[in-house]
Amino acid sequence: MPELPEVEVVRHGLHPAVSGATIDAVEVLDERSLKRHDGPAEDFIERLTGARLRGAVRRGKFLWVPIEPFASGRDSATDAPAEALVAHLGMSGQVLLRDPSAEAAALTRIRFSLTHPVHGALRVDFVDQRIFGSMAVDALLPTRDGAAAGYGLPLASIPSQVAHIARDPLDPAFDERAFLRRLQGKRTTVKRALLDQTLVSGIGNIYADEALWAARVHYDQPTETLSARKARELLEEVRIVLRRALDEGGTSFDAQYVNVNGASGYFSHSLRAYGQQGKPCPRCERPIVREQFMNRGSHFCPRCQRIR
DNA sequence: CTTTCGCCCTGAGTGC
DNA sequence: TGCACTCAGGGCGAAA
Repeated sequence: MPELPEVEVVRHGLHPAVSGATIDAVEVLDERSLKRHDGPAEDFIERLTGARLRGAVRRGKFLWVPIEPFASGRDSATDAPAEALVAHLGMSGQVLLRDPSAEAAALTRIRFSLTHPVHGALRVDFVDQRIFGSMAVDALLPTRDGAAAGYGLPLASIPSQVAHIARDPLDPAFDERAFLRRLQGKRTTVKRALLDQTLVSGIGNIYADEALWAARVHYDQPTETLSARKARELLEEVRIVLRRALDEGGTSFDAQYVNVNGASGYFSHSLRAYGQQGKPCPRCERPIVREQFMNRGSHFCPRCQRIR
């Protein structure tokens, strides 16, 4: 459920807390939350304990924290990080920045004890009810295009397990022409394409439905029948929807408590289609319909959004 | 190679 | 009150 705007809220809150901080201790309470990590929990803990962190970066729905290279005897200031702590929130993941004395939240899977040069002792809890999310320590590889890998730090290196994820449509290095060309060449339907993170990242079920509604496109429209003009319009509506959610997320952000959680964090007051089944379409008043599609709900206006 | 499908997972909510 | 059942769906590996 956390999509680009929600993950960015987490990144934004995590960034100042981890920049320059050192990990003193790692506690893995549930090893299932390490399914992305290549190795046992002991390896995860060993790689992170004593590590100094540089900041928080995001591409699409993936978040990572580059680890400063250990002093090599050479000029370490010019050394680029070789590894990062990677996080994906999955369906229900949260990253909670807590006071060290606070009690652990329910469903906490991984806990980090940090020392920050300015803020002092901090605790970061990874909470995840459904365990679709996970963390990992992963190698950083150079980006293919040489541009910054994501939003947050000007580092042109990306975790190996994120390398196949496309840039998101708000990324300055997002290649719009390549996206439109690949979209046109696909033999699938338009919502599937929007949810394909190797084509464009950051969009999940909620913002896909919202952007499709705004662009008046039916979710099951075959991509090859989508005009170039309509495809550009749809991409622009994706950007508008994501930016609006980012703005709203930014206003409710509390620096002491980084939280992404279900409906409350989902800017529900501004949703036009998602979860609005039975309610009148804000454009034409015809009731919004919900259909099963790809094992998830698709919400749309049967009058405004037709397959053509 | 491209596209689709099934699985992972569990607390909250609902109905009887 | 308590139990059984349903629901939410992102990403990935395997199948088609």
